[in-house]
Amino acid sequence: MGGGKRPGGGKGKVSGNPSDPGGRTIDHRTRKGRQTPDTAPDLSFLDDLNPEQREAATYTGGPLLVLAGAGSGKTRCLTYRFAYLVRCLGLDPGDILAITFTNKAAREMRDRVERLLGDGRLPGRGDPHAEGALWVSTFHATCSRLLRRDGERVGLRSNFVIYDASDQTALLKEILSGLGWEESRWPAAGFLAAISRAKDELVGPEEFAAGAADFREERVAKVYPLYQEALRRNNAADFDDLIMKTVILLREEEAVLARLRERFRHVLVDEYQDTNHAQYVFVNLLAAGHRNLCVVGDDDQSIYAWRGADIRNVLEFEKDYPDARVIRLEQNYRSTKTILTAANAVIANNERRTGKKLWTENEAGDPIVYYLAADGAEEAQFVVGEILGGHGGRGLPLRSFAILYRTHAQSRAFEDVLVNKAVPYQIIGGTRFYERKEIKDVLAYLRVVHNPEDEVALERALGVPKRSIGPATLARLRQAAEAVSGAAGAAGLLGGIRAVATGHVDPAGIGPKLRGELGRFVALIDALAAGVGTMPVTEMVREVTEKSGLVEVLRREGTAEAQSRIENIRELATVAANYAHQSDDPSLQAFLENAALMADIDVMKEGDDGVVLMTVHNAKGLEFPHVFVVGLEQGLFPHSRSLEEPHGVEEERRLCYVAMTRGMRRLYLTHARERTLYGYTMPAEPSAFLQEVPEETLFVASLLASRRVVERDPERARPVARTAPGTAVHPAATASATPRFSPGERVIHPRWGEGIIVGISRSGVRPGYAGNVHLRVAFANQGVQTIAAEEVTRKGALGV
DNA sequence: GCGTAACTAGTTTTT
DNA sequence: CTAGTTACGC
Repeated sequence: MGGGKRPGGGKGKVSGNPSDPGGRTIDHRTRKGRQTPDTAPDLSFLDDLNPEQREAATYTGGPLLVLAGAGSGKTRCLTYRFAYLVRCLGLDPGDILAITFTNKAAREMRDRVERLLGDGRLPGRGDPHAEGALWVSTFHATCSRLLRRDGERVGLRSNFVIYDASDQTALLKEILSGLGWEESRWPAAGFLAAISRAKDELVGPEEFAAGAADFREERVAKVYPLYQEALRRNNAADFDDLIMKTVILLREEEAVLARLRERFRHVLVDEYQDTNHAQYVFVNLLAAGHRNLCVVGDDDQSIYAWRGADIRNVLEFEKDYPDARVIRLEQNYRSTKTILTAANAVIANNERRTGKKLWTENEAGDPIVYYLAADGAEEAQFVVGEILGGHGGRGLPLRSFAILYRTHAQSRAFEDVLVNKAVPYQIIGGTRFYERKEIKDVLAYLRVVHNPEDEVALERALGVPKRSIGPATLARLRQAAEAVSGAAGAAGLLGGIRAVATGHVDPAGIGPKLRGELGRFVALIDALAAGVGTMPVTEMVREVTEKSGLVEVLRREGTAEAQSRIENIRELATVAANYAHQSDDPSLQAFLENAALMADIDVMKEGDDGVVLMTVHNAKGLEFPHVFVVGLEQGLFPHSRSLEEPHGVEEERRLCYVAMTRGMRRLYLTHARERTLYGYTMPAEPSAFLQEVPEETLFVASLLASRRVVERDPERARPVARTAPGTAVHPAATASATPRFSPGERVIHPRWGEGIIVGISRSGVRPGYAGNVHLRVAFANQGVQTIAAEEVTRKGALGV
């Protein structure tokens, strides 16, 4: 794609721009009173940037690839570039298309641009569809916005809805059962994954069918068009459709493409290494005219290959654009020298990379704290102990600590300890708020109100709370729908329900009681529909929760779980209120879209103090003073599934690199000797990545020495320096004072006699003091007791 | 059609 | 282990 034929675009030269070697042109239109500055623009704000950043922010000579290492001020660079284009080249902010990876990043960028430009310079407060509104958002939000306007041509009316994973599954299951295929033999998830992958590659149903190579693919080829058709009927798009349909639109509608190319004088893309083929084509289509494409990425941080991200988009940018300018940002402003040394050493083991080495002027800082725990629970205890030491002992805010893990399942052990010690925390991910059953139930009503064709939502809403509507009744309602649609045009399932409720149609098998129920249902929907545009969304949420009976049913249930569901529903009303308050567009449509496109990370609270827990994937783009990377074990991190894939381990290593480079001041790397997963406890090997961390950067804080890391050369595993006395176990204390115990060892207690150590933990750790060691010891007659290590002696020690 | 019991399977990462 | 699905009896 890419390479537009249009050379340079040129109309006139820009003078007074030192970093414009290409002599590129700015043929900006001047709109709405915004003028090209006649006097030399004030460039002093660029003084905040280092030379490379400055170059990246101001180069306008054509395609630009910025290889921005972790913590190299990438966001700052993009923001300044945006400001530069507006302030110095006189572009209208609405002429710039900026794409970020998450809504949070978009918001941040918007805020920062706003600050740089000063108040009132940015449009977009009010109607986001207005001319001149800002275009800073995610791929999905951008495409959605384009499709709302011009989607008719690809089968989407402007009130289309976005289906999430569970909606997709519900829809596909219906299709599968319609085909009579056994769900157990042909799970919906498999089809959805295949279809999603195809869409990432812009492969539509026909093309897929043509290329189907084996039995499985032929099955997919059969389902794919039916699925697309069903989406169209429901006036719905799934995540991948948002991108694919936009590309189709741009390819097929020249006028639309021309208009957008004309409009977006400059295109900026963040996290370019995580774009998939469809996104790549989208970006390059738009940029092909003016060729003012600036992409920013880091091949070492590409961690989304599993969802179609193609690292080649970065690696081959220079092939796509032979005249591309490449700028590397390698100075890191985030981490200590020690953290960077370790992270560089790990990532150096990857082969597929452009090759880049971060450096910093920051201090060497503390060594990396390495800890081997007895098991997952003890790992959590250590981590929380360290956090409490830093929080209580040194007054560090809790939110300066982040616990990063490979899989969500690992969060539980940490939550247990945090709850137990009453430490506030916030966990990002897991089941998202908007994907919770009760939330989706409420939203289903609102979705029907917004788009009556959304039958996935309609069926869901019909079923909650229970209204005695099963497959049989549903079939009858469908029949009724067909009966009326013959007479009065396409009425859809909702039309059928309305006909039955009003007695227009009276199918056998639907009694008066059910009819009344349906009447109330339709009345609720209609009342809400009448309020669209006037009634605030919060009000609608309240209406649904009260009139539908959802909350009533939960209240009668009376269990703790039901109670928490009610609270979640209440929270939804609050969320809606906040949304209306903050958003440019308080409409129902915008609210629903927001709910569909919202990522977990987007709702991270900045204000509250609390330890932050999340997966490494979620941590991308963030930084924390103190970072714990936990569960560094073979099979967990790197994950077992990755070991089978060709470039799997390299991606895991990048993930590890991302995790390590989140740390600003102190990094902890932990693993456990054994790990309990779905009920089974298994011995766990240390992660291969641990061995790639240079030993001289490590401080070993565990009672249990890791064979791999320590026994290799115990002397060198000692700390290099401790510039700031921290929360970790003090070297001197570990080295001398504490006799090392390990599970399985026999010990003697003065009163209870001989026992076996089954667990070890530590508390009260503070600088200069290793803390108290607690042992869990199984005694013959006392059962398992927790006792201070001082109370026992090792059997065989001291000649006993 | 609903509720309970029993069972199962599936467990990476997410816009 | 546990959440989510299925089978069965009412």
